[in-house]
Amino acid sequence: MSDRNRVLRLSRYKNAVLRLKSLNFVKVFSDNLADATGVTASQVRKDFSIFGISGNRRGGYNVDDLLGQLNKVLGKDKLQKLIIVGVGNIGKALLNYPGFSKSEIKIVAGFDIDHTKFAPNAEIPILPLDELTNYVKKNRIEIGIIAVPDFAAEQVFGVMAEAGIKGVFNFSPIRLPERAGIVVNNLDLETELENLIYFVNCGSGNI
Amino acid sequence: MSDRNRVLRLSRYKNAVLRLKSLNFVKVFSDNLADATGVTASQVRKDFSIFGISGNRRGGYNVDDLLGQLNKVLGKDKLQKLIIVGVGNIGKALLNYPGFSKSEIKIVAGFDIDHTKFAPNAEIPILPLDELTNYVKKNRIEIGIIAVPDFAAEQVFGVMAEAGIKGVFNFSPIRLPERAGIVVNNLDLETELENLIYFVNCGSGNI
DNA sequence: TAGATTGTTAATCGATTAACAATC
DNA sequence: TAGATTGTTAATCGATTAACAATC
Repeated sequence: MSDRNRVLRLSRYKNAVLRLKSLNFVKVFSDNLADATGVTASQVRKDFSIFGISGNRRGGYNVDDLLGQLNKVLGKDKLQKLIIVGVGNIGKALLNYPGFSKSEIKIVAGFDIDHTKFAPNAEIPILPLDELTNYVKKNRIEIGIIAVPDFAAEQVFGVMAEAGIKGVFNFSPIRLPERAGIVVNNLDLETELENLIYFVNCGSGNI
Repeated sequence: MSDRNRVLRLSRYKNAVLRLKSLNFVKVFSDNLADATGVTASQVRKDFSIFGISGNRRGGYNVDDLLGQLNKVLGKDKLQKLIIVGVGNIGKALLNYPGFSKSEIKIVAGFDIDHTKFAPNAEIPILPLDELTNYVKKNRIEIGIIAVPDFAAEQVFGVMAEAGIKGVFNFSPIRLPERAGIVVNNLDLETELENLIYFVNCGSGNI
């Protein structure tokens, strides 16, 4: 569980380094990154050491070098091809999400069961769900996004698992069953909002 | 930080209780909830005790009673009215998100600067950003969602803060500045995907 | 060299789990 | 009552922080 937090921090370090690079920084110190992300310098160095990311004693971290190491750990050294199932409101929003095109993340195809949504010749083709297995195997896709209504989520998860998908980003509020060899990241909007509401009402400070 | 996790678990207990209620359970034990959510029974009771949620020694927890207590902590005992700024892809998806209508969460208005999006007479009115302050004050809105492009996020945050918003759900990848009295929940899709990708490539098990 | 920063080890802090007394 | 489950206290575990030796 806290491995998750550690990797999330790594993404934030990466984003901070990108910002500093755009400010023409050539090297950064653990202290800079601590300030930029709101953690301690110890934490930064500890995180780096756990992922085998190293700098120069006395000389801090070379920005380009550090960025390379961070990107490698985060899988951003190569293009990550994803598919999405469910081309409704959320699905369409993700297909057009500008944040992905900038990074090494690309949704390469969408799947649905509604034939009015099919668009096999579009830039990002929308295909029948039946074709998912073939597509995934042929294109060696490892990661899938589930953006279907509740009642369809578990079935779609099964299809993905059978097709050989290794990681699932689940936007439905359904808790998917544990399945060997598949990592699931659940993103339940209602739960996230409940969290925010709690801290607005009762708690204090930032989450 | 781990308070966040504790509240997230509370939401999961609530969802589990709802499922068990739909199965006609009248009472549940900490052990049932532990199984349903994948934590220990000790954790369930500890979490409950920290939020002042109590059951009956020997008799477990009455489902309706427990649900009432959980809903109260999570602010689901009254309707939560939200506004959203940015009626693009993500914004539209959230306006139509079916998960909210079922729960006590309702987006009551959208704001944008693009006049082609205005729809003041729609069921959920889409209004000019200029009108946000008035609307928020008049309707005592506490929570706002930011679904605008990167470059506009910080400015919109400023407008919300001035208007008296207490909690912000931020879908932009921009890290908003700390501001006294405002809670921010950042949801950066790229970061979440990087996390998933990491565990697919290097790690193992579920996140 | 002297000074400064990393990388790592030890100390602290907090969260989770185990155990058990209270009690229905 | 006997048995079972809560609520809480104590023990454990793990993550964060502090300190410092290594070294550039």
